[in-house]
Amino acid sequence: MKITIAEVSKHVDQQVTLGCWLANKRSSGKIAFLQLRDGTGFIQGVVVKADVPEETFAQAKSLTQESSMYVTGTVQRDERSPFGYELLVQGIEVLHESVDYPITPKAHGPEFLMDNRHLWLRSKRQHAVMKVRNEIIRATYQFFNENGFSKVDPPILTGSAPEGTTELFATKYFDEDAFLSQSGQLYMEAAAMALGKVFSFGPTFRAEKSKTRRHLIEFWMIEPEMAFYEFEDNLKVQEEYVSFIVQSVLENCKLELNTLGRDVSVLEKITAPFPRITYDEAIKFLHQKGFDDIQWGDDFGAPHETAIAESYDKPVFITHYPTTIKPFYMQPDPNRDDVVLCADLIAPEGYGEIIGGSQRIHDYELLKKRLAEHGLNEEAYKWYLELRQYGSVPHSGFGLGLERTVGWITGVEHVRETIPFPRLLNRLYP
RNA sequence: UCCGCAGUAGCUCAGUGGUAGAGCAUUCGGCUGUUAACCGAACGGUCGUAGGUUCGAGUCCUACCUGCGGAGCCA
Repeated sequence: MKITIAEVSKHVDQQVTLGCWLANKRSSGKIAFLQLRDGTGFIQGVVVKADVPEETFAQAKSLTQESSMYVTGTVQRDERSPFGYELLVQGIEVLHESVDYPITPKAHGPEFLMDNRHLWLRSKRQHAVMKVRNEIIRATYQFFNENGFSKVDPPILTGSAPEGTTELFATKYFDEDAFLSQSGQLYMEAAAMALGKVFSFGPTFRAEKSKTRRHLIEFWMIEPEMAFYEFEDNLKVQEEYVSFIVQSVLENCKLELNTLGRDVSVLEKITAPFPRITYDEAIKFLHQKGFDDIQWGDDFGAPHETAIAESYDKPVFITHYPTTIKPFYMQPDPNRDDVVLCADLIAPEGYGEIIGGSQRIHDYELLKKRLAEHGLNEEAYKWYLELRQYGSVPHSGFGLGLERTVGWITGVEHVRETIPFPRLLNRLYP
């Protein structure tokens, strides 16, 4: 009977066949241990010389790393296995013999591993990260669907060049200039006026020469947008959503978190509500901490964000930033117009900003004024302004960076390991 | 774009101005419970590129290339 490794617990003491690859092998004169993987999991196959035909034992000893095969054997419970089960092998049918597999069981450098990303994905650690990424995506759909949101897909090719073209990838749309999307937000605002509560999940592109462990050129963003939601409502959705995905990973990815060596007690604390500090308080806090390189009106650098995040064991909202350092579309605080109704969510442990969000301007005249102040071409934003001419309502939204979130939850150092094929400053291969 | 570090065997690295080294991978041999298995042997080199200093450069100097880490910008 052909089964997967994920299903072995239902077939104890039965003879089964696994389609699998050889991850690694250890052998001695009378016994061989085959580390098998099939994408659903990892299991050890045990070949005992005395129990199998001579050819089968010789075959087991000569198997090469990453050869593909069908292995037939009996599933057994075994306390010595971290997975709980082993396969007592009776027969091996090699499908394809792998020769000189480049990724050996010993240490490798990042450049070599990135050059071999198409093969590196097969390793136990990378497999675990991809499974957690998948769980976060699955939980995202579940959360928004259960809370009355509709998924809407904004375009990836855009014609206008909203905020400065230097960070946009330019391409051609037949004879016209076009750009790859760096955010679906403006389109999601239009969708929210049609469907109420919406979310998107798609790739975004930033042609920035960023070279840090938190940056990718191409990354995936989840962008919800809600009609009739004001500043407070927005924060509530964010903390509930982030708590939900963390708790889903804790529940459904125990083996993967264990493989990654992640301290789950840190993640167990991630429950709503999250702490909040205003920009004003954050500046005061930083001055107390001895940061004299920042003044009211400056944006935070990475060291500032880390210092703030370190004083909490949950993600922290920094709210009410100065109007001057934020985009044109953010709604001013009704009590003072030098700050806006926005919040960034900073992850613990130095993973940086994972969410940026705000209440959006719904007043036609104010939005028009802000476009002019930012030197933006009103004609390009004609449709966006029209959203404020035909039944405008208060609305809010945010964007969550998937790879930074995966990085934080898995505890991996660099976002390049959180996406299957990362696009980095000097990497377009494989 | 700026600052710092690195480039030596397929991979990870050591190499103090004087004969090019180890572990892993691969091949062969040994081993009945291994967990990056272990033990023995064999195989494996244009020392990133170009120029310079020196009797002599993997080692010192200059430029360039590539990678890594960080900054800025952002998610």
